[in-house]
Amino acid sequence: MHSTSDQYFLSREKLSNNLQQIIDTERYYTQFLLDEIILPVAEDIWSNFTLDPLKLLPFWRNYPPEQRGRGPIGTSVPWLELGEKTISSNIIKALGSKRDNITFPGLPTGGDIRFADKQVYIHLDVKLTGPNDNANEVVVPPNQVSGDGINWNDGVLNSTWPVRRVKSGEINYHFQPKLPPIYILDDNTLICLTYFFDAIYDVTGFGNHPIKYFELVCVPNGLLMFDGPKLANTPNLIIAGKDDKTTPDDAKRIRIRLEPLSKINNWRATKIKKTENGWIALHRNDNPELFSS
Amino acid sequence: MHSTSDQYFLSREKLSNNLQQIIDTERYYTQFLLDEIILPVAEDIWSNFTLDPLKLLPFWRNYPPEQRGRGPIGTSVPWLELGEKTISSNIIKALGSKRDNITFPGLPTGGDIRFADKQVYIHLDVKLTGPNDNANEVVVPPNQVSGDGINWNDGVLNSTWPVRRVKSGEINYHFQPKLPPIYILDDNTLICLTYFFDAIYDVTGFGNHPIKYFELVCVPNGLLMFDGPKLANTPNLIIAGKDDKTTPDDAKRIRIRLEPLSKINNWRATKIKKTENGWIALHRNDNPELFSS
DNA sequence: ATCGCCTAATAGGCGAT
DNA sequence: ATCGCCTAATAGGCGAT
Repeated sequence: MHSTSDQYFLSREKLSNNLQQIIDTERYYTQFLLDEIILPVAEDIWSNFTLDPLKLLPFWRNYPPEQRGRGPIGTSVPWLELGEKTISSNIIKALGSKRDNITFPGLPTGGDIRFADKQVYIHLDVKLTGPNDNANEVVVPPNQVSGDGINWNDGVLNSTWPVRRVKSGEINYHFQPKLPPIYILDDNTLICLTYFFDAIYDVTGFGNHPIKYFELVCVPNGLLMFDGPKLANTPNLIIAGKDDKTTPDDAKRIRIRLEPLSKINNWRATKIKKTENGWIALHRNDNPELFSS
Repeated sequence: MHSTSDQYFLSREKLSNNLQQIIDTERYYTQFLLDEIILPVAEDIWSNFTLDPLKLLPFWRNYPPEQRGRGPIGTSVPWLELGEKTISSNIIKALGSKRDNITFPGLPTGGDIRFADKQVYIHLDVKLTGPNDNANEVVVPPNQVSGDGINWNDGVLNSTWPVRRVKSGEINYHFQPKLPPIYILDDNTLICLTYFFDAIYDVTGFGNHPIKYFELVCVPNGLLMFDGPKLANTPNLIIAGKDDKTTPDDAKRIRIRLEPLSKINNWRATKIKKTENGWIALHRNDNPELFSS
């Protein structure tokens, strides 16, 4: 008879001593997501995202969502909800049809798309990036990244991580990852994997938001990021997020920069792009000039 | 050569003269959703919603979402996101596997789950109702209900509808439906159907939020509700929503009461409940005493 | 390039009457 | 039973420097 905390620390210890297993798992599921899920549905997503809202324009143009934020210039319509729905619906549909062992165990917070098999619990968050924003980073809240899970108090506790100002090197605030590095469910140890699916789009007119490309990002598990090799120390990988000063530190986001990330492992940032010959996936550092824009 | 507006008004006119076709379509898709989608996945949703978060409790209990609103009493954890994810993932997966002609045309606003075939565009919004809230109504924002689509100004325009105070009969505010009664996509006329999938749950401890039952609600299309028969006039069907006075009228929600609704057609409100013999679906007025609580 | 200012839309728990 | 008070979490557009 052993408690959940015993089981947890046993599993955590085993993985800590075999970090390559985590990396291999992250790489395997990245490939799975690319080959079996994203590339097969990319054309549908593209069409649902780029073409359909234009065809349907007269049926929503008088009641569009309002622009928000500090200095709206009025040209773009908030495309977040459209992007989230078209992308996650197509991905979930594909997940269901490609694998019969995918389940959706409930958690009160996490990424937009959450699913598990017997090896992993995956959080995949959908991000949208318009022409005025930076496509070389993802802005990540505490609930979408796993921590070191170093302590236990009726449950997993993560260390915080100091986010420094690039210029001065001063600590700006302490980031609090809120996902555990692993889950234990029905006696299976599930590695927590965190992905981001970014849709980079242009705005060429009212309701006309063509996709430029997608990017799949795999952020290292907490045991790699904030423990052991402490990849979070990679220069320029993590910088301050978009929150203002009134946001409590433990709710503040971080920016994860994709160039440093893709240098840790080139498969951690993969662009998915439409070509004359169909959709292709290219790791950032395999062919940088193709995406020089 | 005809414009979209010509096509729109032609289709609208045809349906206005054959309202039974709308009702039949609503009824058909209600049955489809119940028999082919919801009943087959009800057990999975129940398990993802009720059991898994308890099994996973140590992996989120130190970082739960905060309670919100006016007078939080602290017992319940916000269960909305968990409910939305577990329910919509399972439903989308089932939709993909049961029908091969389902697509997800992008719209910038609408229900949580949006999909289309060649006959209908369906908005299905997931609602959560805890023990301190009223399970006999759904609170519906303008983006989740269709209007009469009576006018055109580069696109469909809907009339507003006066919401009266029950006691005084005075007009409280004017509700602005924002979905069109029909869409035209690739020359197909798609009737806009609006559904609500309500999960009614109990709170029996921290993280313990067992499902009591689900309810599928079909709100009549705008041509039935706000035009022609003007079902919105049904006594006590529509009352004020939950917004405060600072909310602009055209963003205010309404409450749609389920007893009056189910008297319009008994299949418009259907409870889905777990029994010893599996999951059953029962229209509200078929067997009221079974759900006397 | 860094970093944070700033707000629309969402939702339902729960109180007041 | 009616109805509205009230706030956490989400997200990215865009400005300031």
